[in-house]
Amino acid sequence: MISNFSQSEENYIKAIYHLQQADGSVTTNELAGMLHTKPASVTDMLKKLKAKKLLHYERYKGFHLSIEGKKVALSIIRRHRLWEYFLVSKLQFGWDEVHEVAEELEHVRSHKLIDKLDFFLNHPKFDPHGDPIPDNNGKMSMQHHIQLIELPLNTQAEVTAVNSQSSELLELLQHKNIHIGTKLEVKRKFGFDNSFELKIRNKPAVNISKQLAQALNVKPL
Amino acid sequence: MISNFSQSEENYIKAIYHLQQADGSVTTNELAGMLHTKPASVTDMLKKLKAKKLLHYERYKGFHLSIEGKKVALSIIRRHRLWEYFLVSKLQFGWDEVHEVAEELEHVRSHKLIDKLDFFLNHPKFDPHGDPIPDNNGKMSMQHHIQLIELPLNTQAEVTAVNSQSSELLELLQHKNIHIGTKLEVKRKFGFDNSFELKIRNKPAVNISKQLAQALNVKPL
DNA sequence: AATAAATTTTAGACAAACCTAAAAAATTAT
DNA sequence: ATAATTTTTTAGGTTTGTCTAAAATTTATT
Repeated sequence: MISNFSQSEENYIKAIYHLQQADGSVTTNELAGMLHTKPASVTDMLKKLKAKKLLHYERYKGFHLSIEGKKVALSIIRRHRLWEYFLVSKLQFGWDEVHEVAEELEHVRSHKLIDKLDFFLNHPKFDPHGDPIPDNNGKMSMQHHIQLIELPLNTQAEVTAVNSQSSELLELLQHKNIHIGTKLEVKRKFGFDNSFELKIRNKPAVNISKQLAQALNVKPL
Repeated sequence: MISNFSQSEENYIKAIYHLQQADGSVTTNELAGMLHTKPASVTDMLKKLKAKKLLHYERYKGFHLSIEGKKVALSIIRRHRLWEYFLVSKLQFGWDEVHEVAEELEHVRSHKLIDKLDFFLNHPKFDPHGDPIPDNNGKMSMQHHIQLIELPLNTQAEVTAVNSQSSELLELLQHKNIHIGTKLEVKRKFGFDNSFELKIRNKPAVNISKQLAQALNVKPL
């Protein structure tokens, strides 16, 4: 139960987890790309992780995490997202600045630290980007959110997440006064450029580009 | 200005700083002892740190940090003590539990993180053990504290620091209701066993052993 | 289906940080 | 002052995580 993995191993596990969310299975090149490392290095690490029974892997076939590996991944993601929440809500970081720092903080392994941090932050369920924070058992709250693009006209919805963490996105959202939690509805869709007209309560209508609408997730109310 | 040292290098620098506070200069064996490593490993690292101009060192003579090295040491100590303060004041850790965790957190290098943490904590001047926290320029507040043993009779003083971080000490202090900041005076000293009788305002007199008196630092008011 | 192209793995090296054993230098004791 | 002891350094290895270049395997193309 006292798992003890190197920083490097943890980074691989986390990356594999994220990649396999999409494809179900991961390839050597994909992983090398994500970690900015070479395929040969990935192969080396795969052997190690396989030996530790964290993943299912056969040479030249793809690979994916074992049950155990997934557990480890979720605990790393839990740490990462709790720290992001801390950085934004307590230390006043912008959500676009927290990723790298959280990337380091997540490797500080201490169950007690994470439990107490979670308590201090009052058991947040979502990180500042709207991604769910796994609980101690790896369970995550579901946010049945959809892309703003898919939201029907005149339907009340709440912004729950963003699909990018770029500071340009943050800048734009701040300018338009849209945040996680903002309640809005789509008034019109313009086919010509796929732009949208939004209405936020007590505020004048806002116009939003297709790109921006794609970057926003919402939860119908 | 963007110093970038490995975790290992930082641990050596910090250990050298602490050791040279006492002796002014440090020996290979001392340092190996402090870091639970072998003298040969120390020699290897000394060469590296010398090459980086962090210390003055000549084979077979002792060594001590350069000005630059001292700066680095102080910034590590700043990070360590700020995190300790955070863990105790915000996350409700006991002061006897924070050292190991802070030992890891201190290596997360981000100026912004530390500045914001310092702000969040309201620029604390002393850590939970009463040790001063260096500011951004390495300056530390002075606490002209003395050992409780040396405090004259009937002199008001405030507990400022403890000389040990053992949980036994914490347990005893909690039982006797003494904390950092407690105001007290010594009423009697018993030569037979060097025990003390203390008076804390609004409380009945307490008796304190020599060992405990030695572990407490106070600042006369 | 045979060949070309891309992917993945192996083989062999390297740097960091550690180790053990032996040599060198300094210190202490006779 | 010389010998014995201790301290420190050097020499040579090990492990982890990376790399490059070449070989093996799979996938795509003609």
